[in-house]
Amino acid sequence: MPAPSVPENRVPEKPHLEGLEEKWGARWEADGTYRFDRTKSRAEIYSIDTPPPTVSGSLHVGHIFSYTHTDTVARFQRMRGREVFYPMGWDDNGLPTERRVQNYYGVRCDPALPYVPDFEPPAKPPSPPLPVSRPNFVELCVRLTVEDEKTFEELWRRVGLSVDWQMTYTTIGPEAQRASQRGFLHLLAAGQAYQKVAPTLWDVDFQTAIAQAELEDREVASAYHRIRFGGPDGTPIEIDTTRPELIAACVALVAHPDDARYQPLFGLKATTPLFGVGVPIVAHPLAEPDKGTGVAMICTFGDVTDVTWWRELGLETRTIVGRDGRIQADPPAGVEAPAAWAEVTGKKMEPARARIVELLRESGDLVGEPRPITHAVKFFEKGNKPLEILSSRQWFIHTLDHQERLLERGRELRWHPPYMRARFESWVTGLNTDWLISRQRFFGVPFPLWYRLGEDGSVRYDQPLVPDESRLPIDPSTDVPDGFAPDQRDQPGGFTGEPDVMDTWATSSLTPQIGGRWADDPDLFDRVFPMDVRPQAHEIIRTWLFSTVVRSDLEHGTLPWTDAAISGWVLDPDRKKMSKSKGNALTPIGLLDQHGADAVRYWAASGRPGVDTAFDEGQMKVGRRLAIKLLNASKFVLSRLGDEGEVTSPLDQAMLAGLASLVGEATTAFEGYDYARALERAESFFWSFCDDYLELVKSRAYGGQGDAGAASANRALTLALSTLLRLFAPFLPFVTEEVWSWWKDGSVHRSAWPTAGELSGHAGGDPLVLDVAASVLGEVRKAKTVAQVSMRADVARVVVRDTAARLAALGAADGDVRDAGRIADLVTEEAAEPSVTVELAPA
RNA sequence: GGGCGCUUAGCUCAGCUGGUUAGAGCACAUCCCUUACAAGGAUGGGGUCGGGGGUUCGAGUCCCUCAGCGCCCA
Repeated sequence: MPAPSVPENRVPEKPHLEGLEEKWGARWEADGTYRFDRTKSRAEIYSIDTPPPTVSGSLHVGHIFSYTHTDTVARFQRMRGREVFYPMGWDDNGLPTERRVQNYYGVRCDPALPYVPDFEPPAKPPSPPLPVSRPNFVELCVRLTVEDEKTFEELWRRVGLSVDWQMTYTTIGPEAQRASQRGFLHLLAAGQAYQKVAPTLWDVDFQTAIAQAELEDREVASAYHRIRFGGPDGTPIEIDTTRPELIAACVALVAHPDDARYQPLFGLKATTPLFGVGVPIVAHPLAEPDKGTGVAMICTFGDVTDVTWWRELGLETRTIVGRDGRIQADPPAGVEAPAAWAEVTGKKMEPARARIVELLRESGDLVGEPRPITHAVKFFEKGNKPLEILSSRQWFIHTLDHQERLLERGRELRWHPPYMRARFESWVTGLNTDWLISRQRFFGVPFPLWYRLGEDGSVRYDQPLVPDESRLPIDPSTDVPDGFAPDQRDQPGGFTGEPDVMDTWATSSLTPQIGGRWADDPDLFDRVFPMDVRPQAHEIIRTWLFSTVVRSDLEHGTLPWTDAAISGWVLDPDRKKMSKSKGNALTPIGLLDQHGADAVRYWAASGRPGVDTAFDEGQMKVGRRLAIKLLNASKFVLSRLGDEGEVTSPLDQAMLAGLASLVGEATTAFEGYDYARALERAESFFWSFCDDYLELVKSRAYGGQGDAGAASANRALTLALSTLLRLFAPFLPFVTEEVWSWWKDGSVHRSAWPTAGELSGHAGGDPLVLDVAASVLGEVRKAKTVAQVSMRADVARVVVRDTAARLAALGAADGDVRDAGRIADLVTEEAAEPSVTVELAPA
C-alpha cells in the first residue's frame, strides 16, 4: 500500500487568502523562482519584449490589465518548460518626464545656463519657475524617475508579475543610451538616417518638432474669411481662408488646372492685401474648385497642403511665424508695408488674426463677415495649441522607401487577435513623411554627433563627426570628438555638439535590443533575439510596434519577434476609455487591497486579447470567490488520509476524461495567446467539479463503499487537484502556490504544465457517466428545494426513465448517486421520454 | 471618405470550424447552517441572439443589406 500522499498537518484548519501575497511575493524573490537562466539556448528560451511603462504617468487599472495578460502567458510558457526571459523596463526619458519635473520642482530648463554642482531644488515649487541648466535639469529628471520607478515596481510585485527583477532596464540608463546611439550610428553609416532642412510640424508650446505618429486631429471652432486680393487686371480676386493672419506669408494663389474661371489668370500675378506683395497665380490639382471661391492662398506654411504645393510648384518661402509661435520681428522678403507689419509683429496667432481682420475690414478687403465653421486641425497629441509648420533642420530615418517591405513584415508577424494587423497596414500605407526622430528638448538620448565649425564660425552640418562605438554613450555637449581639444568647442575652426536629443520612440523602438543587452552582452542577445512576443496595447501600434519593426528590419533584417499580443483598453461603465480623473478614485493598490491580487488578475484575464473591457469590480468579487473555492475544495481533497489506488470507478474515470479534454483545450488556447479562453474553460470545469463530482464522490471517498472505491476516489481527486492547480496557476499565482505548498515540494510555477497524457492511464472512462449522474443528482436537489427541505433530507425512491445507454451510464455510478442524494431506492426504466421522479421520505 | 471591431437575459460577457429545448456570472426571488466552503450552498423566473433578406434538411454561428456604437486611417 502506498503511503498517504498528503501530510495532514500542512493543510490549515481554516484556509484564507489574507497574507498570501506578502508570503509568496517574498518567497519567490528569495528562491529566485522567476530568475532567468542565461545558460539556456535560444530554442529553450521564451523571450518577452515587455512594454516599459511611462513612469512619469500615473498608475491606473489599465496597467494591471494588460500586464496581467502578459504574465499569464509568461507563466504558461515557463510551466511548459521554456526558460522565460521576462525583464521589466521603465520608460523614463522624454517629454512626459520633463513636464512632470517642471511641475513637481517648479523649474524650467535653460540650456544657456552653466551647470551648478550640488544643486538642490527649492523646497516648494516657485512661481515663476526657476531656470536651471540642462545638466541640472536632467539630474532632476533622473532623481524623480527613480522614485516613480519604485512605485511601479511595488505595484508589479503586488500583482505578482513573474518578471526577473535583476534584468530591469530604463530607457535613459547608460545601456539604453549605448544601444540607442549605436543603432543611430549604424543607420547613419548605412544611409538610413539623414538630416535635412524641411518644413516640419512644430509645437509652439513645447518648441519642438514632432512626428507624424504623434499627430492627432481635433475638431475646433474656426471661421472662413473671404478676402480680396488685387487681380492682374485690376479686378479683385476673392479667396476664402481660415488663417488670414498668414497673408504676409502668402507666396501664391492656386486654383484647379481645369477651372475655367481662373485659367486666364494662370501665370499672372496678384497682390496681397495690406502687405502689397505680388504673388503668382498657379494651377494645381489639389485645389478644390467647389470649395469657397475655388481659389486659395498658399502660405509658408498654413497646413500640410501648403507644403505640398510649395514643394511641387517650387514656390518662394516667406516665413513669418517664429519657433515660439509668435509673428517674428522681421518681415519676410517682399513685404513693403512696414506699418501693417508693425501691427502684428510679436503677436501670437489669435491676436494677430484678430488684428489682421480689423485691418482688412478697414481697408475694405474683407468681403462680408467671417462665417463660423468647425474643422479638424492637427495637434500634437500631448499639446494644447494647433501645430504650426516651420522650416527647420531635423534628423529623419527612412521609412517611405521601405513601405512595401514593412507591409511584408506585418504579414510575417503573427497578430493576436489577427484583425489588429489592419491597423499596422493602414498606418504604413498612409505614411507621408519619413520618421522624424530629432527633438529640440533636453531629457532624452543625445545624438552622438558633433559638427565641424568653419573658419567663419558657421556650422558644417555636412561634416558630422562621429565617435568610435567604444566611446558610447557620449554626450556631445560635454564630450569632445576625437582629434579635438575641449577649448575648440564652439570656436571657429573647432567643433560644436549636436544640440538635439532623440525622440523617446527612437530609443524605445529598441526595447528588444536594450532588454537583451545588444550593445553590452552579445552572448545574451543571441540567446533571446529575435524575441517571441511583443505584448502591447492597440493604441500604440502606429508608434511603438511600427517603430520597433522598422529598427529591427534596418538593423538585423528580421522581425523583432514572431508574435504580437495586443491588449485592449479598460473602459469605464460609460464605455469610454478609463480616464485618469475617473480612475483616481480607484487606485490600483486600493483595488488590490480590497479584492486581492488573484481576484484582480482574474478580472484582467477575463478580458480577451485585443478587446476593450469594462472595468468591473463584480468580476473581481467573482475571482475572489473562485480563489476561496480553490482553498476549500483543496482542503477537502487533501484533508482525508485515505490511501490511493487504481482509478477503477467509472465515475472517477469519467471525470478524468473530461479533465483530460479540458487540459487539451486550455493548452491550445494558451498556445494561441487566448489566455481568457483557457481561464474560462478551467473555471467552468472547476465549478462543475465542485458542484457535482465532489458531491457524488464524497461518500465513497470517506470509505462508504469500501477500500477499493475509496482508493479510486482518492487517486482521482488528487490527480484532478494537481491538474487544476496547475491550470489555474498562471491566473491565480498566489492561491495556487499556497495550496501546492500544502502537499508538494517546490513551486507550482516551476512545475510542469499538465498534459492529457499524464491523465490518459486513468481516464479511459465514458464522460456520459458523470453527465447522467450529475443530472439525476440535480433532479433530486430540485425536488428537495421545491419541498423546502434540507439537502440532507432522505429520499425514499427515485425513478429514472431514459434510453438504455444513459441508464447503463447511470448504473455505473449507482452507488455514488444513491449516497449523494441519500436515496433509498433508485429505479431505472427504459423509456422514450426521459424523466426523473423523486419521492421524498416522510419527515 | 476608406477600413476594422462590436450589437446575445436588467448588467458584464461566453458561444471555436453551422447540428438536439441558446449558456455563465452579477443582480433578482424562494429555500437550506450538509462532516471543503454561510464573505457559503440549492433551485428558479428572465432572451423573437440589433432590423430585413438569402444559402441550407438545419443559422446566434455563413452571405448580402440597413441601422446604432466604438476605434483605426485619410
